[in-house]
Amino acid sequence: MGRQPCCEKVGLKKGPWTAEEDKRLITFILTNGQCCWRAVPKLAGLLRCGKSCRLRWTNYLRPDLKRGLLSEYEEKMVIDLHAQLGNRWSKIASHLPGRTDNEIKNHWNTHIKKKLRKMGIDPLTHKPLPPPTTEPPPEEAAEPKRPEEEVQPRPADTNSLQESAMMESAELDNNEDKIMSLIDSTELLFVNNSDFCIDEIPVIESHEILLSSNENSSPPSSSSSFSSSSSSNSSSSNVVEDVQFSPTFDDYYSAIMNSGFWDDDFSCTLELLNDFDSEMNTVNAVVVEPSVVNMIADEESWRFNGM
DNA sequence: AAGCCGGTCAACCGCCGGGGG
DNA sequence: GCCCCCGGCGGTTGACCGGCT
Repeated sequence: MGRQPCCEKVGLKKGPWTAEEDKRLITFILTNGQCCWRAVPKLAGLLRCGKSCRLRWTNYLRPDLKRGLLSEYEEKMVIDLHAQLGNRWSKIASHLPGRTDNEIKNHWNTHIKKKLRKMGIDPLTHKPLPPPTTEPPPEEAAEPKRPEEEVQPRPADTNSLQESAMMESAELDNNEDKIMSLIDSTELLFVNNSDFCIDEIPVIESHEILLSSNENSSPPSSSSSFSSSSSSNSSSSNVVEDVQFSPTFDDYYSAIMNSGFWDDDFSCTLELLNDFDSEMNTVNAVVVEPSVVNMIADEESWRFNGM
């Protein structure tokens, strides 16, 4: 017996969504929430199949989606995660807030694959490609690259991201005491992903984090350490010291452990992800260590509480 | 200007697994 | 245990666009 189609296809519209359809779907979801997708088109007045509505919403209309190309850092994460998980795009996407499986899959197929091949890495196995047998490729032949010299993912090495963070820390010894004293007072708050919109917000690099001095800020209950410094808010009145520093893995780790949220000892890497609330001087961070992310359900977004 | 071609990505298709009856 | 429904997933398609000839 044949499987029942997901919906009655006769008379249903296919192809690109119109602005009007988008509007109807958004209005419906925002008013009613995500209920039974099969019922959505009927209730929202759409001539679409429920599955199509779900895809349109999750891949395009969701307010917490990031738009635009993946950053270099996100790309690296995708490569690392792909090395471990293979083509499990949804799993990979779950580690990149604001990105969809479809987006990552497309980006992999159109950009990353090529990039890896160009670097002499097999995108399937993440191992160095065998040397060309017949004719050498034009550019690579002139300047053959040894695989070990490349920035390549190391499938078994889940600490690569952590290591790069640790390298940063080596440059920051001078500031360590100051940083750590501030970290000690950092308060971590859990932020539900649905509570903020990260649309069109540039990824903030760790070196872009501004450190504000406690004595000059006026924290309500606790002193705090981080504020963001995207171009839009680097002049925030709370940022009194225009001192840039790069919080390291250890900094984040200590901050998390001090938050009391985590009971178990574990290793992880955190990456500041977005400046999503310049008024509150809060920065969004994400746990990115692939070996532990399975422990961390959906609560991957954190906020280093600002003033 | 027109046609071709390759790249990109939104959308679709078919399968699978979980949950409920 | 079986069936059905539903949502989720990964692979694939095809429309669109820009660059090139």
